[in-house]
Amino acid sequence: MKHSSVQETVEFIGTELSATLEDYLECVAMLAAGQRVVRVKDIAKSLGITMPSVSAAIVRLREKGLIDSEKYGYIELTPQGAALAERVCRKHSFLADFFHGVLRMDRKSANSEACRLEHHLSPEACRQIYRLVEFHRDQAQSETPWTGELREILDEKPLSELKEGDRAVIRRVAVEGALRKRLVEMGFRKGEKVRVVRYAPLRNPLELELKGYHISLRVEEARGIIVRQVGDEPEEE
Amino acid sequence: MKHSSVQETVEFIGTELSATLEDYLECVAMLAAGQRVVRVKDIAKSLGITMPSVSAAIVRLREKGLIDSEKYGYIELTPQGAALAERVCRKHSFLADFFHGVLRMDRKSANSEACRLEHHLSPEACRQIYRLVEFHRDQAQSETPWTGELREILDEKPLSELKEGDRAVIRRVAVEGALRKRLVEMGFRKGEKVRVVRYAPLRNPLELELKGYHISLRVEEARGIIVRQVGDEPEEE
DNA sequence: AAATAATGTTAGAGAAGCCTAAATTTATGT
DNA sequence: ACATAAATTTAGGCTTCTCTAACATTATTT
Repeated sequence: MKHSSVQETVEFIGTELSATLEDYLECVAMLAAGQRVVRVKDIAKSLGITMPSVSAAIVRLREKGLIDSEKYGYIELTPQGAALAERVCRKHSFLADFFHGVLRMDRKSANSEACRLEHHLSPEACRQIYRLVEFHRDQAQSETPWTGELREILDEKPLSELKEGDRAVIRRVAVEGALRKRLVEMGFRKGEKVRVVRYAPLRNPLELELKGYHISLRVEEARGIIVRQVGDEPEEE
Repeated sequence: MKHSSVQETVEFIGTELSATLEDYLECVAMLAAGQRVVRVKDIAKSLGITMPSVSAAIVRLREKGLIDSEKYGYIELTPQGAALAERVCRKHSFLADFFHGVLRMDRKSANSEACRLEHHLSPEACRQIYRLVEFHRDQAQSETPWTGELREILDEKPLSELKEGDRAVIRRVAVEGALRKRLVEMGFRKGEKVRVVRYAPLRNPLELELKGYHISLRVEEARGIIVRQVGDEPEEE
């Protein structure tokens, strides 16, 4: 067991960044890691923001001594900027681990979740989540019973939330009465495998494959069928 | 034949609120629950914001049809406002449960954490956290291994983070070399009980009680002593 | 080496939210 | 009842962050 890495040696001076500026900083760091040079255009594209806005943000970051750049030139992080960005990135990355690894959201959602949350978490909450993630990883490796149990719970979702092409195993039909009976008669039973063939243009109805047959279902009906998605890709949920 | 039973009754129209407005709405709901009438002054005090700002926010909420109020009069939620507020409150409350119950932060921190996060969590993330909280509660009742083990990990904190009057049990001394030797010789050993008597004006040094003796320690030194806080109050961490 | 394209910056405006100071309205005390 | 106190709103200003349009610079093409 290791518990050395979380040493928060942070000497917080006065660098309180707004959520927005933190985003810019993180973005610059990410881009810098992947390319030789970072330019306004890259940031703008990556954040989905216009270049003038980026320009302005860069000025603000430069005033805070976090970024070093010349007019019309490349953008670089100062040592302080890099240090801060690294902290933000670490936060982002284990938050993403939390959402993906522990909460079993797909990588993309987990990432965007982390993006939005990272600016609002207190250091203490960060630490606790970090520990939870580590604990979970340790436990998952040794395949303790509760990991599986938890996973089963977390992986449940209504059939209506799958995307086109997704495959899943039915866990239960969570409605009662006539509709339940109808669904069960159609073959929606626990353990059965199902695949989403495609959604109609307005997302309703959706076409499914079940036991080799194609079936159309209204989204409202599909909502009552609780499934466990079966991963196609190794990395995906 | 009708099968409307599955209908998710929430028909999200276009009520996308900013984080700030969500806060106001939630605040109004909370106050309304605890008092007969809600007034600008109450909101201002509760959110730590000046009355003119509240006034302006109320106008914005009224324009969105979430609040009903007359000039210089009381403030009430419309049915839609109440519905939305209730959703926000539910989110808040299980998030607080997550931070307090699962992550073992004290109630107050857990609450403020929930406050800041609730506006930025996607519905999916909410759902997963909700499930995790429920799972945790189930497990905690039957005292399964993971609850206890996880709790031990989550409850660890450096001695330097305790507040005056807090009591704790030492879990380990997480430094090496001469300092470690010195601390151990002073009596800081695993299982020993310790109490924070008080901090000096500048938070350094801090005065401790250990085995009936009073000891002064520099904060930097105390950081190396990992303890598990012992709750005084039933509700506290 | 121009002319053109791509990239970056300035200028100006607008929305959200916050503030203080100055009315205005409602409540309260004698 | 009327003067004062309290609560509320209005007015006006500030900051952050965004945008579009116009201008400036650098890069590329011919």
